[in-house]
Amino acid sequence: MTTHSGMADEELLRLDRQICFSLNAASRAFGGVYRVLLRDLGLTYPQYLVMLVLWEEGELPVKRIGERLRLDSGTLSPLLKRLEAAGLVRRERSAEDERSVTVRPTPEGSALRERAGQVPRRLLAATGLPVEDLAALRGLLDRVTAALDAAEVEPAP
Amino acid sequence: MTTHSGMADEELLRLDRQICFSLNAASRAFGGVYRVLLRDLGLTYPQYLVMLVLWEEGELPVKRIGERLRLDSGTLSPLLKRLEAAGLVRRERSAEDERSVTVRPTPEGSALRERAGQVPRRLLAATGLPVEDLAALRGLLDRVTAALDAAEVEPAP
DNA sequence: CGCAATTCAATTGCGCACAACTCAATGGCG
DNA sequence: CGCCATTGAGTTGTGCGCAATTGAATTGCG
Repeated sequence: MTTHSGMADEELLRLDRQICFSLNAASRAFGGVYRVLLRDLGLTYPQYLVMLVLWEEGELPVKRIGERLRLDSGTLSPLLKRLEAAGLVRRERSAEDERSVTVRPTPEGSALRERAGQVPRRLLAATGLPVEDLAALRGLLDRVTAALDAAEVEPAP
Repeated sequence: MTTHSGMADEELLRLDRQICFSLNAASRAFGGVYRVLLRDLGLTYPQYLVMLVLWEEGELPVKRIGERLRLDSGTLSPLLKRLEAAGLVRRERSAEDERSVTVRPTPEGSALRERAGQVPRRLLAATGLPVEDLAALRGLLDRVTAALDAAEVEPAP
């Protein structure tokens, strides 16, 4: 079944603790650097993720944004409302399907793309890792994510 | 200075997007599995991290818990209050230093450790990765975290 | 066609993360 | 000794993440 059957619970506890500590720490360390880099763009990190998608696609229904970022409407609705209040996107009900809401960048939202141009370079530089290592990291993360999503963990221990 | 100087902004944007997407997705995928595993212990993932530290140390001031988990009092105070309300820990002002609050597990809190025994094994199994790969992942994450923490990123682009 | 099931966005409620602040206790320095 | 900077918890306010629910539009099936 697993490759861990031979290890003692105590060892697994230690490894588990290290993994979850490390992942948590890395996630928040990235968040901290992004926060500084994005501050004077007026964007939070999740808002930046949404803008990245919109810069690439031009316009998307809320549903599609959620699929790309694995976010649901409970997270996206207020986030998009704030982006709209900041003048960066417009939201309007689709004509063909009145349930759907299409989000598109305003001219100001599109213009922000230029100002964000240096963010990736500065972020990658801050990681201190060469591109190959970052690619390896990404590969491991994606494998883990796919496995975890597929895991169908049983609720009852 | 960086190893990325030769790459076009467009490429960097793509890599940056992939890295941050992947890290975000992995972090939340872990969170989802932990949520299921911890549900009937009545713990959230951050609460589990705190209990892990307390199970190991027996008792700690809030300050030390925060150092271990990189969390500040704004996060820990309400979290610990909830753990206390659940009967898992007790908080009391230190005698030597009245500013400090010592947190220790109650008997129920300590007893929970047994019921949590299978969590690490099940989590590691859900990742679908052999222990060596998980160790490699942890190594990369720790290197990135250390670099990001040391980066001293300039606020103004 | 008409009704039930499904889909999409929005809302509510709870917990975490972080910044900014308050307040009391402590320690250092003249 | 007395004052002031520092330290440790706590509080407030904002935003994200997720579960659960609502409500309207659409689809599907008899």
